[in-house]
Amino acid sequence: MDHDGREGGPISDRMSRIEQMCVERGLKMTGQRRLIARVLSESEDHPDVEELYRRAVALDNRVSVATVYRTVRLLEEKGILERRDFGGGRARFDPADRGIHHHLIDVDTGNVIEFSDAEHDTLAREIAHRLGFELVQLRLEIFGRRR
Amino acid sequence: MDHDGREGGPISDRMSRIEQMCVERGLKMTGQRRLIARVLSESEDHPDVEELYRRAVALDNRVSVATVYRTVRLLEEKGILERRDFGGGRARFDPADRGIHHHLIDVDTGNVIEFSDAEHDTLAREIAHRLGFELVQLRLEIFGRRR
DNA sequence: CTAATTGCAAATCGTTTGCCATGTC
DNA sequence: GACATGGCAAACGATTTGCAATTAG
Repeated sequence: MDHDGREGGPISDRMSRIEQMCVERGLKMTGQRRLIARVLSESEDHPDVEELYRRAVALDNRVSVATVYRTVRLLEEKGILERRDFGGGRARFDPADRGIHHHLIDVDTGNVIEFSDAEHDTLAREIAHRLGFELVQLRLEIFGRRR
Repeated sequence: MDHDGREGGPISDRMSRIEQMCVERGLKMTGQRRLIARVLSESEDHPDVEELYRRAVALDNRVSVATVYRTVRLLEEKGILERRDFGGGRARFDPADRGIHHHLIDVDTGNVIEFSDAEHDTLAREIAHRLGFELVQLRLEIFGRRR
């Protein structure tokens, strides 16, 4: 039965997933933060700041890009977001509560396929340990050709 | 005219590894390109442009950063260098003729450790197969924190 | 009310580029 | 000599920041 930890109270009805995390970490919730949190919660991809800003403004134009930049950075520091770099010069963001996933790039078409593989992640963690490190982030890109 | 060819003999005495690759690809070899190629050949780490520039100037100050940027970009297009992104905002470079290896980046210091792991490569190949692809190239970057 | 947050525009940072001088093939 | 290449400084695109006005707690 997945009745997601909802019995706490009625607040969660209106609070987005990410907003909830913000509140848990004691962040002062302004209108723009709530907005950005909502946009993030509703996104299933890895938007960059420009894209987040676009989506946010579409819902409420009382935000500026600067605020999106500041918020995204704050949430990263709070461990709510993870900054990703898929190349292309802009940072992209990934809610930390999503699992680790990787990318397979079709070298012929340029298509990108997302996948995850627990066995791989475990192995990577082991490699890190072997080298004396605690795994913080993992980037695996497989370039392949359809067969 | 420069008298640098040693008839019959191994040119590689004077040419750096990277310079040789440049010549093979028909690049016009100027003094600054030769210099940068040498710096790259003698580097065992993954310097960024600023660092390459520093090392180059130390040997011969007749270079500018702009040229380092242009050269590094050119060599990348020619497949002599690979551009890497280890975070920190600056691109770092890796001669393409080094063996298959991956990177562990110390998130606190920015230090990069090279390693290879046959087990991992095998697993990656399997993952690619599982997704219907033939592995062409592999990029694994582990971001970790010393413990 | 107080301290944190926002918007705006100016400032940074890494990187690219236009223009003209210079050097290679 | 033709054409690629180098230097310089200005241009750029993404991100940050100073400051005054606004707002959450």
